[in-house]
Amino acid sequence: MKKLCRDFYERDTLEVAKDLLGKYIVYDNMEEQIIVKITEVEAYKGVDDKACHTYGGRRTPRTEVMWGQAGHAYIYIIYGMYYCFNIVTEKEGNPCAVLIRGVEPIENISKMTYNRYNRTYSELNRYQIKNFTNGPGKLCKAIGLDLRHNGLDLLSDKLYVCDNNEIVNIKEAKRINIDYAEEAADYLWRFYIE
DNA sequence: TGAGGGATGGCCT
DNA sequence: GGCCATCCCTCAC
Repeated sequence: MKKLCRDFYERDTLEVAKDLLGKYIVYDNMEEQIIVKITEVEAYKGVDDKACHTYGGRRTPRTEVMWGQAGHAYIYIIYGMYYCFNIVTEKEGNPCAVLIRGVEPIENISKMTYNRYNRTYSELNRYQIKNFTNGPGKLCKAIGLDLRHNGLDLLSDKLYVCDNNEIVNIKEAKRINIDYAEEAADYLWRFYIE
């Protein structure tokens, strides 16, 4: 598998979002590797996007990473209890990102079931399996991502994304839970596979 | 299988 | 002080 390079992330956010589908996120914490496949994403297109944290040019300690170089991890706390994992896109100074909304476990499922439920895979019920990593907060918990990883360069060896040359069938839809964003709430900037 | 509502705390004004 | 890029449990059906 080939690690994605800086050029991949420095493109138009909608293109990066779609191209991330089917790619593999690798998290290497020295002891073991966790690998997941990206199945659902949302694009947040910067200062003109009412749903984006940097809308209107907002630049705060939280959003600082988005203003930096593409290919870095933007991770923040949501609803006081969960984390969301985003990847910064576009040229530096154009603060956009792609939110990873859903993944599918590929390698080291046992570590992920432990992170998520403190159980082995065979101990999970059908509800837990169905809802394992199909949400931004859920996948962060399963992989083990939190604020320690905010700002991490995805060209590093700890956390990165790989191309496994998978062909995917891309579908599009409205983004979720951004009702406050007025007309931007209707943009079809959510992408998913199957 | 889906809707409804409570939990929960950092962030920003 | 209000908002929020969520999750999970409960309870009908």
